Amino acid sequence: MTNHSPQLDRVFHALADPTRRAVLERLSVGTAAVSELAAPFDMALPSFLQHLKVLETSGLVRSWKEGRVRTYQLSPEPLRAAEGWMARQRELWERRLDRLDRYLEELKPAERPKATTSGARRKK
Amino acid sequence: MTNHSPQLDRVFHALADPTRRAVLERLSVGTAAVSELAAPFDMALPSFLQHLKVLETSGLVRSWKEGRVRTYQLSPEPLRAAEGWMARQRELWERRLDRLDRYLEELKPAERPKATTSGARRKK
DNA sequence: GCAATGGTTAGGCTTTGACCTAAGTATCGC
DNA sequence: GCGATACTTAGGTCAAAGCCTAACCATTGC
Repeated sequence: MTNHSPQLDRVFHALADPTRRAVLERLSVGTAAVSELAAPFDMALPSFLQHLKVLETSGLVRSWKEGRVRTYQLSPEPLRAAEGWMARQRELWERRLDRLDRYLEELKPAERPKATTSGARRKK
Repeated sequence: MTNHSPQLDRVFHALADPTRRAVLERLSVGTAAVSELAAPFDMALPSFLQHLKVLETSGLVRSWKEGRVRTYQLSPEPLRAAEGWMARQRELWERRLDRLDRYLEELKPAERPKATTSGARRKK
């Protein structure tokens, strides 16, 4: 409720686009230059560069330039952070839903009145 | 490169906003009604409802109405899907980066010419 | 029935995101 | 040096995202 992580915002936002996810998938095979990364996409280079910028700003990739070629490489830390958040959440959720299931199971033949906190059940 | 999953787009987009993540965190404690979820946020109700809609469209939550109260609940499948993508990626990345590290380690005193696919190294 | 409660819909505003074209700049190769 | 290569920068369009206010239902409680 309280802690806001711009880092997570950026990482999830970066992951929310298919082009960017595809770039990450390509990079998991090995480093690559801009034009090499851009090749599979039917998109003007400058548009594509924006995607690379989003990825780099999120921290998911790094890049360096040598001569006129800029090479991109993955950088896994931010992904680990995002994955951590998700894993933590999922665990909580599943634990909770398990408890709920067991609870509902117990009063199988009964009325199934309330879920837990405040909401009640029964579709209508 | 080839497969585009609108489902993943939506889930990651849903997760890219701090308000929405906070709602999910709240829901991992238990179901809750709209006004209860909205309470901690300094935001007009209709604006907040949009966030709930994004969450529901992504599949991360469900809701049902009883009388005039709408109750929200988590729905973990889509999160598991997103987590799956990330875990798969991370594994690839880390495996790759490990290989790279070992490789670079081997030619420690040497020149460190190329990374793997195409890009070369050396900061400048 | 009628006011209060709990959500919902409609519409408008502003910012951000995803694209594009056109015009640079900085190597590289001969 | 000079053309080709590999990005970069500038600026413009259009749609989507995030917020808001102002009505508008639908229950509930007295």
